[in-house]
Amino acid sequence: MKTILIIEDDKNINEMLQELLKKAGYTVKYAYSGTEALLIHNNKIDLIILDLMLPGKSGEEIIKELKNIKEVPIIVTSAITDINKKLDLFELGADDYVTKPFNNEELLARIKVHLKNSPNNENNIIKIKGIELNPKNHIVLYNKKEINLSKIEFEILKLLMQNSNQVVTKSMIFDKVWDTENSADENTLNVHISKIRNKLKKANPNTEYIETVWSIGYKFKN
Amino acid sequence: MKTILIIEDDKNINEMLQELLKKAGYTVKYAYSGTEALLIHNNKIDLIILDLMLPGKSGEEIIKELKNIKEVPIIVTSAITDINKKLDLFELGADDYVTKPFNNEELLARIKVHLKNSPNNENNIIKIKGIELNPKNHIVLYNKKEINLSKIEFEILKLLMQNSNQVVTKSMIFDKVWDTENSADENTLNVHISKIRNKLKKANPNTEYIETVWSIGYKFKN
DNA sequence: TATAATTTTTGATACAATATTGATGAACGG
DNA sequence: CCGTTCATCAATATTGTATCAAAAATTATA
Repeated sequence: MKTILIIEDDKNINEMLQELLKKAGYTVKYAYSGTEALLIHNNKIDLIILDLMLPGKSGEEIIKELKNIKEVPIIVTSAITDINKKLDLFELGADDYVTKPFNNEELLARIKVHLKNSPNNENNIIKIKGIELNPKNHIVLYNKKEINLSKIEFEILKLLMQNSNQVVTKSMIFDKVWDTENSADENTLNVHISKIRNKLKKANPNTEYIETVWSIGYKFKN
Repeated sequence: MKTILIIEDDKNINEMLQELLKKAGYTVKYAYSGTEALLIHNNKIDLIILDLMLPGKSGEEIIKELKNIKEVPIIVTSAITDINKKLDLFELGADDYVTKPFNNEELLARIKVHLKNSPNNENNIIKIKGIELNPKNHIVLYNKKEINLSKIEFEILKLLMQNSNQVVTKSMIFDKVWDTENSADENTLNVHISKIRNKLKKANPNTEYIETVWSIGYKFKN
């Protein structure tokens, strides 16, 4: 599930937002100041709701620093209707601007829009149909049990899972997994796929994960 | 450069928008009604600005039909501030809602946001009458459900959809899909067309997609 | 309406792409 | 220096797909 970071100094509004978002099924983190938010903001955050009138640093500064940590959609909420202020914020990278007081449902709708269109981070843990792949430490799990993959096998599976439900062409795999033009035989790839499939099947015999797309490539089914 | 379609019945506002967007460097198309817009909207459009108070069809209907032609960001502009109306529109797939009168610069900023995050940014997905073809990863969808095509079938359908509403001659298909001049029997193509039709019909029995143009070729109807 | 021309469909077959297995040697760690 | 793991490749098995021929259906045309 998606994680949303609330940055809002008004205690009442902050708590109201927490409840609203939790009810809507999101994981919620919250901060009461910009500086606090900078400490919390990490790879797990998918979207930020930022109130402008914060103690300490200005909203503009905060946006810049937040975007610097990780590129996620930022929805600014504010009582300010000054158009120049608004434009500055868009310029800095804000993705939406909602004037207070706002309607809760509208906020949820706007969150949905921006989450839908947001490109997801490559370093995130990917979990699909029980298979959990951690790009950072080269670990693949099923039911918390480790599936042992070789380096090449891991790279291929990562590529497939990062593009799940899309066809990953063979040439794409060769490009990403093997160095320069000294890439392997056609069949070498088939062998690796075969081995990955066997290991996944051993971990979970009931599910097909990797689909062959004839004469094009492979696809990790969602 | 990006192309934006303006749908607005008020002549003054329509022309003002045209000028604004041209100055900002966009290619502009415009329509004064929803039905007119449906005729204009095609694969070249990257974003739509839609006024709600249109003569004829309701804004809701228009959004649905526009999205069905091609999935692009839609920014709704309207004088209506009714929250339920707003929520309906988001539900239908609107990506933003700007209340009239709006600030020009803010509109430009919002356009920028939605163009940046649009998934079509990289992929030139073709969507016609519900059939969605992604040239990059060899996927064809109807109602988000995949239609499985072989390589040659895919190439033929791509060619037809890229030239939708135009006759694609048989020799053109042979040239593009088969390599050298040792291309296949006349009938081989017919067989492929037959198979494509069957698969499309299975996905959506109610619509004819590929039309035969006697003794010349085929046409993907728009 | 009859006939010719063209397209559609079906099924058989050959071919091409993929899967699998086992052998070989390189790389790695103890 | 030995044992283990791994990538690669070759040989074989398997499966998906393209193709063609022939028959059925449709459309044009005389």
